Amino acid sequence: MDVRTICLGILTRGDATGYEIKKLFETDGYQHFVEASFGSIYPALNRLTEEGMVSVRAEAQEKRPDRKVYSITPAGRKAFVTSLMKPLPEDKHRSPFIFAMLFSHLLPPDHVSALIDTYISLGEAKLAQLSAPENAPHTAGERFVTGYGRAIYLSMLNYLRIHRAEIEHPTVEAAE
Amino acid sequence: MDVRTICLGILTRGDATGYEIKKLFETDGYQHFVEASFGSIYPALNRLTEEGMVSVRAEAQEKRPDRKVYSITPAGRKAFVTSLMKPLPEDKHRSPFIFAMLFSHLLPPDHVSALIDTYISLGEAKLAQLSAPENAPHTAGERFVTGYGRAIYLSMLNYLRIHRAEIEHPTVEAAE
DNA sequence: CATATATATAGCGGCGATGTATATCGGGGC
DNA sequence: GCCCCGATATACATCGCCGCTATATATATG
Repeated sequence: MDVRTICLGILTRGDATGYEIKKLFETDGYQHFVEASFGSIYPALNRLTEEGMVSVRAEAQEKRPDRKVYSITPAGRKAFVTSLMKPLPEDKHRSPFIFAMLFSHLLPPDHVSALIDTYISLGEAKLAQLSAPENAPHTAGERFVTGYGRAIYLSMLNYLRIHRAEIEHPTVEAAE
Repeated sequence: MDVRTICLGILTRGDATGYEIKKLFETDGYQHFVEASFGSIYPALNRLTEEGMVSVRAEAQEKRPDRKVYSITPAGRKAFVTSLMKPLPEDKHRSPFIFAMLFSHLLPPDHVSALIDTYISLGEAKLAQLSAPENAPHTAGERFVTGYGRAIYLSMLNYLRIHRAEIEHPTVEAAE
């Protein structure tokens, strides 16, 4: 799922500047499953403009850099739907924490416990954010995705709480 | 979590060639939360060799390219543990499927259903792989991680089955 | 003829860090 | 009570590095 497609998707929701597109990843409900940085958003918007997928209008502001407000064009809308109709790239879960847990036997027990505590706190924070009223979903899609995020964080936290002892206090039998 | 650290971690389990390291991501239980491609593994091993973190021995084979078997050095072991003691990078979930569901209202209803069916099948396959006897975990760490993967895929599948109707047949109330 | 073993690189896409400007807001100092 | 400063926010942009994808090479096996 390249950044150009992600930008097109966001622009189907309404016009936005590059800065606002980036903000959406941080504040809206769908922040947990897609992301992009300025370093890829700005070049993507430039290329989309060249290709006629989006149009730009510069809004001058007093004593501030111009806002470059992007709008999706009919061609862009069509290209976006087409790209969703093609086989989607597979999901990617990358978890340095889980990787570290594979090597918990090489780490001081205290540190393992601290890592788990930190990870649980992080998960709780994300869960709280997904449930926060100011991030309440507006559309059926957003509602579905927010619920999905909550379900996954809940089961993750639940598993960690139940099974953490298995790596914090490994038994002899477990080393078989 | 860079590829060099991942390679070091795998080599703490035993010597391996670049090819074998790549295989581990596909066959072992921890394939769901870390990955790396040849295009990053081989350069990483070269650099680790230069830095003295790993050592290589070439095993000549008849009529085949030499196997380059890598072993972790004491310095590599130390560097690996040190890197696990530093703050770990955050998890990344990237899900093009979930992103597409945010725009289900732009897609033909049949296609939305097909996407969900495909995604459920994929999840079931991964779950089956995690439970397969040939991928049975050997250590406490592997057992913990395998169980974690199963818990997440189960809750994911469960959520999709219960809530898919919300985007397949959106109600008027849901569009409020 | 596809698949497996085994190594390697070129090209491209994307992330993280950094840089440039300006405005606003809250708190500390006087 | 007022002023300044630092932190934060708005807004755009680029560079270097990392890592993925695709491709190439070579051989053996089923």
